[in-house]
Amino acid sequence: MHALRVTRAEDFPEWYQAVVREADLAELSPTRGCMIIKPWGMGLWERIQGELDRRIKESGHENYYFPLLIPLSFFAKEAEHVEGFAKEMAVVTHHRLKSIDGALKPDPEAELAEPLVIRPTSETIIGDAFARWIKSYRDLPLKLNQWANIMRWEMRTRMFLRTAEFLWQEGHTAHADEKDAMDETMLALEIYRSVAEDFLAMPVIAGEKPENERFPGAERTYSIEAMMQDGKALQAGTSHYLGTHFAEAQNIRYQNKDGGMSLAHTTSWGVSTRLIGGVIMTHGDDDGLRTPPAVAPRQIVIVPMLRGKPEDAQILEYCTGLCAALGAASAFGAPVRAFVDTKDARPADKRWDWVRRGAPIICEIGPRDAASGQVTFIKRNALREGEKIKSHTLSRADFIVQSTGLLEATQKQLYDEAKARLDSNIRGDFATFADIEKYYGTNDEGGEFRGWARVQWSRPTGAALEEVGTRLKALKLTIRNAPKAQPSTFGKCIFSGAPAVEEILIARAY
RNA sequence: CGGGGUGUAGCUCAGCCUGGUAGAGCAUUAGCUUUGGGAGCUAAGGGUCGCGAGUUCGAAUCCCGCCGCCCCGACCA
Repeated sequence: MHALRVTRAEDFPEWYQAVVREADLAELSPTRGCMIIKPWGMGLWERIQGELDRRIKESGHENYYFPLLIPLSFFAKEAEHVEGFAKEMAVVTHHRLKSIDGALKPDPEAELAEPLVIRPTSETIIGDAFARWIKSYRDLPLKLNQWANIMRWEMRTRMFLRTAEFLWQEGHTAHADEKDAMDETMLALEIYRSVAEDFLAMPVIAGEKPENERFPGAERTYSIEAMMQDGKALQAGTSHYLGTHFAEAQNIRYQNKDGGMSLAHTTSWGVSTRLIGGVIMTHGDDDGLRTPPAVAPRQIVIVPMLRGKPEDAQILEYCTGLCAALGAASAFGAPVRAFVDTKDARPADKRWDWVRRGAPIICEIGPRDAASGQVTFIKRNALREGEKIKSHTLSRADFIVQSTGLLEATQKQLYDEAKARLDSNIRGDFATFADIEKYYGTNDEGGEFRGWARVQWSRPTGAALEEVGTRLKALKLTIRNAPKAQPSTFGKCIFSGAPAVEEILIARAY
């Protein structure tokens, strides 16, 4: 008897929806495609924010805030950029409502002279500021970041993975030359890799996107790709070297040391609330989410087993004291986040609420524990032994001393588990495209697990690349990226038989 | 936007084919019992049956239109 009605094996998409709901992460809002993020989900995002914000600042960036609304004309400047986003922009056209025939409508007389676009990303409005702020090589590099909400009018939305409105961080920088900008692009990618792996316990493969998967307006796009438990890839973060495309379009120039004018080289990079979807599909199980301790808003939850009897007061006092003592311990370089759940609800129900949310350690303190100075607890990442819930007992003193180790070991176990799944499900033994077709092309109604393929190719461009894309699309596959770690010698291109120049990852993707 | 599914109580769903005053389980509330772990019994509260228009004496049920959600596709740094 699992805590969720649906198991991953039965129906992975349904299971995902169930975790989002049952772990109380978020729910759909009355606004189409937008979600209400609830405290446990928002707590995850706040932890991600805190960690990323620290690293972004440590690497020399400063936070700014640019407007939500961007003049429509700004998008007309970079041709590829507008083409990429035109189909999913929400546009503000009026500034006043009026009651017309009893219905509240935009006042026809209050139409804006120039429509405003709700930002789908901020390259254009930040580029405009760059053009004004950057005059001399002494102004470079200019490295900024902003935390913001974004709107993209998506055809099909999924909680956390693709919503019309989402929260993200977007870094934007300008540099004197390509080398400096490329160093920045790779620095951002490395921060994302590290946060995903070290903080979210979500192993990823960092690499460069092929030409046809680039950000509109980018010269080069890099991504980190994570493997979900259904074998699909999730693009969990991106970093773009924009070359001088936006500098040309928006006139971002500076006077160089020789007195001449040069175009700035810009970058942009971002991660979003989509990471939470990645955490769910990396660490979730049939009892709900398993939240990695480093990111868990509450790491140790204490459930007092109250029964409406005189000794309740004693149990509560014991729990409060335990909570305070745990708060004085530390894990991951910060005080342990412990919490006593005093909600007026049945203890067993509270236990299962925290199991579904995935609190890493859940203590259940009864009168006997309180009286004898013990702690009875369950470990969420290894909840069951067979079908049964596995419970542990330590003395209070031992539990407090070991809490750091328990949390850090849980983090490592979650990472190791996910890393083993990633490593063992990337196949590198496809000799021909026919082998790929045979593996991915068979009937997949049963939802059989298929991981990723690592193959070599000749990195075609233009029409030849499009043809590769079409062949892959027939199998519902896409090229994810060319991993940073490349072999020293190459064989033949799996698509054309020509000499290969690069190894790439192919997978189904979210 | 195209194809399929679906929408009935907070949740999961039955009822619809064959029209006749709205159901179950869980949850909620109250009482009693129970108490090392998702308790039992009894009782109660809770629904414009997604929205709108139609057929009919009568519509959750039949017809038409619209909307939301889920899946697949298209699309999607």
